[in-house]
Amino acid sequence: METPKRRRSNTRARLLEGALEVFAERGFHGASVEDICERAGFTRGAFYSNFASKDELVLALFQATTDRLLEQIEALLPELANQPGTLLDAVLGLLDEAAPDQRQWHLISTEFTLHALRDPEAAQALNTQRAMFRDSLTKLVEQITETSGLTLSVPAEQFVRLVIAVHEGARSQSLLEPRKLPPGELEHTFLPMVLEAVSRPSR
Amino acid sequence: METPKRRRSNTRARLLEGALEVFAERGFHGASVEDICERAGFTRGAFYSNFASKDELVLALFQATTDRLLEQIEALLPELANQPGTLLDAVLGLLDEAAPDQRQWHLISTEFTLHALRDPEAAQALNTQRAMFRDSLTKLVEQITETSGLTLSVPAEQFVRLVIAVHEGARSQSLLEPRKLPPGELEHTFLPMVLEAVSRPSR
DNA sequence: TGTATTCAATACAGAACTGTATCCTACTCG
DNA sequence: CGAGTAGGATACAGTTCTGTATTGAATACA
Repeated sequence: METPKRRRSNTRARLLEGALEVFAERGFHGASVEDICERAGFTRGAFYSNFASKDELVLALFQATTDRLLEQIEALLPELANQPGTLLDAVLGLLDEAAPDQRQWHLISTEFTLHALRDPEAAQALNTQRAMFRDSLTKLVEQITETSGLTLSVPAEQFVRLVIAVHEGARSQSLLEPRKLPPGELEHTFLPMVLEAVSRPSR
Repeated sequence: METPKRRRSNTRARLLEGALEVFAERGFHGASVEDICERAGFTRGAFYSNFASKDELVLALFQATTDRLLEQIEALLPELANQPGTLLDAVLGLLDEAAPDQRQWHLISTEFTLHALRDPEAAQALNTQRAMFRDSLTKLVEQITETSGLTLSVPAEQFVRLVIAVHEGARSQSLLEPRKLPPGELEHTFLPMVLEAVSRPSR
């Protein structure tokens, strides 16, 4: 039961997984195809049997992580929207739990971002991914503000953009100074401040 | 009058400048030593006569840009502190005018950050630079809040960290979507909101 | 059971890059 | 004006990486 096309997609998955790790450690350009294969437990033969080039792998990897992320979010959304807690909890919950390994995720997504800033095609792909992510978060925010009687002083999407900016900026700082800034601390300090700034109980 | 050691430091400078451009275009790993030399109008002979390796160049480049940045800030500070305008104006002024070419600066500093996240030594260097930058900004904020009768609801340094996070996060977003988000627009939207969140007239 | 097919390993050719060693040129200075 | 030197170009050797072509093994199928 583990043989026909299953095998292929399995090695593909392992290659993608290996690529994720190696890219996080050395960056796109810094990681050779052989590094990736070695990490995945294959040789280059397997690689070129599954991907035409490293660029194609990068693209596939982006698609895969994107799909997985959106999937996780879909799963998380109803839970966060309906369950107890405040807007803050929900937003933090989505931002935090969407990325299992903070550090690796940040490295990879920064790498993608950098890549996108230099390549319009990649920018396009990344932007639609980010737009979907923003939409999810926006919907969540709208739902919760409605049910909890809050009013935002700016449009929800603008608010979400701000939240994302703060989150990413804070994460960058805390990863750079892990001793002084425990992971998540900055975010959890900043976001309440921001939230308080733009939301007030609707009368 | 342009000959003894002047020549050397001149080609060094040109190499650094070329490196800055090429790194911005292709990233550290993506840029070969030869690319850099070509950009600067030299061959590899000149390079290895001035630097031991690409790593050393990166370090020197970081130092050079760091020095230049701090120098500019020193020059800007008194002007911003004493002249008219609000806290917001001053902060925005410092953040905006410190980086002449937004895009290139962002690419390079992101690249540095990524590098630092993987190399503790680089992290050390980057962190002391960022600490100095934060200190400047913190002093500026403290001065202005005093003279303008504002009180921050959090320590000034914490406030500055938040401002930097917002600034970097916003810049990243606007560079990714230049059509939808004109440069600086997001920052200029977000920062007032943040500022309002944590500052109030001291009674 | 034997044949065909699929997937990955191995072997190989070519390109790119790095770093060194040598050479050339243009100043400097006696 | 001539010897010495510094800075940079050129040539070269070694390494690493990519991509292709061939081979081998395991499975599907007749």
